[in-house]
Amino acid sequence: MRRLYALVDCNNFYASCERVFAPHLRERPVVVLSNNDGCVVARSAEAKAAGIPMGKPAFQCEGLFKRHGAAVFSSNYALYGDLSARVMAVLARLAPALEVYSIDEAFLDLAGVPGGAGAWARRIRDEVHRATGIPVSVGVGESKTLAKIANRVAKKDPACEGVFDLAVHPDPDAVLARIETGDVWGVGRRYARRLESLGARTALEFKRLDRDLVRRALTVAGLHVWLELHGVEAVPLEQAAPAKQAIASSRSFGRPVRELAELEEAVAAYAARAADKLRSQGSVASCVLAHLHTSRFRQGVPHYANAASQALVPATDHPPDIIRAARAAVARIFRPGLDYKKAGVLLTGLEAASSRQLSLLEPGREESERKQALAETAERINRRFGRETARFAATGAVRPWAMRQTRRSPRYTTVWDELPVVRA
DNA sequence: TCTGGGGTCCTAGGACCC
DNA sequence: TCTGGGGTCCTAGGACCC
Repeated sequence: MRRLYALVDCNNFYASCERVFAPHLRERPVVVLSNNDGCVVARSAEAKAAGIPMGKPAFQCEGLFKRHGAAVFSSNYALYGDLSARVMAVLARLAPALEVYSIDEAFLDLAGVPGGAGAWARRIRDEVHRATGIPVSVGVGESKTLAKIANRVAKKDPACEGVFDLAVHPDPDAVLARIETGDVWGVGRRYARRLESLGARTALEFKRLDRDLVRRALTVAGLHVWLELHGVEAVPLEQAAPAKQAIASSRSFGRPVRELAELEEAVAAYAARAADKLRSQGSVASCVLAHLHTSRFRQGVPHYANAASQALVPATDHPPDIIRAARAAVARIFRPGLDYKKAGVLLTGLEAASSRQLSLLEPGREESERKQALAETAERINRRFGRETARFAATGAVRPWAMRQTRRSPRYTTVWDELPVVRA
């Protein structure tokens, strides 16, 4: 049977999330900043029209913000994550199979839906909006890559009203002829440049290149894109996310950090966060790497960045062990007298906790059980009363290094004290 | 003053094995 | 003169994605 995929993509997702609980912002430009209030990472249609650029440092945009009356928000991942889960839950009801591709995108298997894919896609769009308040665009195609392209058309062309079905289009190649190679999923800046040197500027020209030439110039990764443009599935739907092979947690600091004690505290907090993620996917780690950086942008002073790793023997998911190792690692690369801007932790050598490689240094059963009980108790408390209600002292109480977040909206859907109030 | 965070896969080359 | 063949594992770097 012919395959048929839909890509559902939330429009301007973070900006749309902010509007769900602040409907008075519907006409105003809305902008959302990256962590630490660094760069513009999401813009409503009005903000795009006002010429507010994606990825630009916020401090360089303040004039633009003011001139256009933009509502500017710090990132509120508690809100975005929760609304994302609601969108995905609606989608799961509307398709036999679903791949959650990112916080704001999902691929759906649409083969065999009743009444045709186009009508079904419109139903998806309407149902998600009704149930969550989030506007989405839906693209349909015979491979995930073609569905991505269709989605792009759905977004760009107002006549589509958010839905475009490339599979029933009378002349799909004419559509591909209007897509630049760099806008094709899997083609970044480098590949686009190589393709251009081969004479292909559009998706259609790419599709018409010789297969072996593509394989040589762009490796198998590029070949997969080429096949998908031909409607041949090369990137199958992944319904269950595979366990991560590495888990990272890193942040820029709200202000420069000079003291080792503060760096250790920050790294401990990131290690605790990474350990949480590790435990929630049921893995143990055999190595922890800590890294730190001074500012990449400051003129006149040399940039210092370094990393050190520490083995975890035996592999573990015990937060205090991971915190201790991360602190030890960062102490080894600390150089006094520098202004640090960022640090982070990476857990690698992951394996399933259930099939863990045992070690001669294995702690006794009693100790293992004590460790498990500690971590599980903290998790229970935090599930019930909110993240970080119970936390490790090593991660700091005051946290002077914490990221800036001066314009965060309430966590409307995940924190009792921040629930929206409705008066009727 | 101020510039994000978190991942995956592929390839080439070296070490090492029989 | 002449210097095998085949394989695995690891790492660093490059490329991509959101």
